[in-house]
Amino acid sequence: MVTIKDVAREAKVSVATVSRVLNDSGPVSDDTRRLISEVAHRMRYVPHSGARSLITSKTQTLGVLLPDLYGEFFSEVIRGMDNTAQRNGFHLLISRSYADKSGIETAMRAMRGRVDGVVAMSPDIDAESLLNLPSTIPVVLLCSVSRGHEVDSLTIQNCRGAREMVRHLVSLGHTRIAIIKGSAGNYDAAERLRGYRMALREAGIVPDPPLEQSGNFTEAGGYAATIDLLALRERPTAIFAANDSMAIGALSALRESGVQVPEEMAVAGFDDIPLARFMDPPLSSVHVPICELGARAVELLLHGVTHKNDHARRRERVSTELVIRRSTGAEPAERSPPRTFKRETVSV
Amino acid sequence: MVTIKDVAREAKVSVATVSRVLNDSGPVSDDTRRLISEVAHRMRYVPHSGARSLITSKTQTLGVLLPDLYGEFFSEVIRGMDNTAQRNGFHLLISRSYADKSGIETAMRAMRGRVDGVVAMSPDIDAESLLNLPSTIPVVLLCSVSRGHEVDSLTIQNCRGAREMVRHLVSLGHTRIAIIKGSAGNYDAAERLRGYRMALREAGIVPDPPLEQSGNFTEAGGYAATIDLLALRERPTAIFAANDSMAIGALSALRESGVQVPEEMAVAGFDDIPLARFMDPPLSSVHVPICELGARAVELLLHGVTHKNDHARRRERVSTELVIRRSTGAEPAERSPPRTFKRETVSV
DNA sequence: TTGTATGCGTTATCAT
DNA sequence: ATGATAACGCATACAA
Repeated sequence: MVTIKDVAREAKVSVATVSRVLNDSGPVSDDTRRLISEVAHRMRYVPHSGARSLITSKTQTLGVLLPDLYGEFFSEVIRGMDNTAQRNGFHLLISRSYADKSGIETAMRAMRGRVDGVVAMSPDIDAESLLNLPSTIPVVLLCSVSRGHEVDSLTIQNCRGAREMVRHLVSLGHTRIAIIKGSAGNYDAAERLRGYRMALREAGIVPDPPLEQSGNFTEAGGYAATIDLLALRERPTAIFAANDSMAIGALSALRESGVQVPEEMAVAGFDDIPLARFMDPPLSSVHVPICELGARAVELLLHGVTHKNDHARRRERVSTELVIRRSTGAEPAERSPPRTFKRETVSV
Repeated sequence: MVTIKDVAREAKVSVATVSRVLNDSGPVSDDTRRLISEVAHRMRYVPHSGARSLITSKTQTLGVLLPDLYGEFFSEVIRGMDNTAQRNGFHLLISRSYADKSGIETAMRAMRGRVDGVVAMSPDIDAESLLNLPSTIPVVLLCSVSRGHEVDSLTIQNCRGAREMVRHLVSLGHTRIAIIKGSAGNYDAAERLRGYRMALREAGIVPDPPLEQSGNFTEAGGYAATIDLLALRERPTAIFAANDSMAIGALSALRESGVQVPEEMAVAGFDDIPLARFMDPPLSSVHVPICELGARAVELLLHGVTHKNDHARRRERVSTELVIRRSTGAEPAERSPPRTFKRETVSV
């Protein structure tokens, strides 16, 4: 591998001068500048980023710690992160932490010296291990509970979004509204459940335990939960799934069981992944700007990196938006609810 | 930040000894070993990976260069890569290259010194820029044309998979079979188109140019292409989409147009993303082991990394499998085709 | 068993 | 305008 020394020797100058033209730092005569540029290019010299970051103590790299996410949420959030990172000259070092909590710690340790900051997503409510991390390095917590931690955090307006969707279902006349919950111990899942219960309480609907089905954020989980719901003596008339993947599984189960959507059963999801509008029927959902979520997380982190983290702790919350499509059906015959939400049809 | 020097001073030993216990290299007395471990832990010492890799010339990191992929393909292939990498103690440095070809070169340059090898996905057929990369570093080309390049490569059996699917449609009695093509200039897209044409020719079906619609691997693209197909004087009776996302868009367009699937129109996709089986009707597709694809790419790369690339060039091809669900309908009434393929129903 | 010293490739601080 | 040299944090050959 050709190093800066080789270039210096070939150009008959010192490494200092080579470094100066490469980084455009300090004065160099036009002649030597041209010469060195030419030699470096001819020798196909590429600076060794590792060595450079050792002395500058800047890696131009951000670490990303994610749980084992599936589907479009993962790709979208990474897209947002990478866009913003790349625009600011940063790279992304991605690590899917193991399920166990020690995994995230070892991952954090391994990132020492290779990243300037970390975006960590640790949705397990009881994963307090993050607290022990040497926060000498800027950290942004994403979609995670962060009580007490002195780090920036970014979350989704889960509770409010869920509450609005359930409220909408109530406004359509539904009183038996089921929920397919997210993974146990998951922060987003807990918040969405909270919004669901809040809306029911506000509507004066007494909660029915069997209507709260367990799920795990996967299509298969939504499918299974729906089968269970259909087996109930008193079926619900609406299903609110805590994310779109489960809602899609629910649609599949209902179709197989010959239950008409939305006539016999209204279905709503959460996230509004790009696929939602292409479902049959198109899926009503709570829109989450996933890409922007990733982008904003990196923005926050970059701020912490450039300002050496000497700012007041930030807690931001990205807002959601109700997107009503056909899977929740029309308003009840007797009355027209106010339409403050976005109504959308497929258009490409 | 606490360094190895700090630990050494605190433990009243030399840095060499500290290094020895940390890496378990060389002989150390049990007493000093215990002492140093205790001190290092107490001081929350974490080795600086950057400095370490400078001297060992090993970064324990693999670079991943991807185009701007969407949806489940991206997340699945990353999952496979990260699983295998992590199992071997490696990290993933991910970069989405810009569309332009110079982007991939700058990305490669930026990775110098921070990775031990690179998995590059450069599906643009005319992106010969990869050829110019300083291949002093091991490279595995993924889903890319690689004629002439002296690097390992891993591709999908696109042609064979497409051919089998179209052959299946032919066996069902279809003669007017449309294709929604992938992105222009894309290697996978070109190969799948080749398989499509091959199957038609083998069946003695004369190709009809309007039946070859352009697409871009997105749901919206599949939707638009299908609208165009439905406007044809002579409609096709089957649509083969070059990937599942487009097939999903096609299903959506057909549904809106009131065209029954599979009765009036058979639909098939490619990739068999996890969602495919939850479509309405469940989508027939050509199964691609996406996760394994990523895993295998990393395996090949790790081989190159540990063996310093001194092996004969490898070109591997992961095989596909026909997965027939309801979207392609039943066999024609007059005759029963041999069922050599996998038939599957939703089971969770 | 332990310590000293060198070097990895680069930038930064002095000189000149 | 240019060069010599000290760091950066660590691993390792060699000495003790």
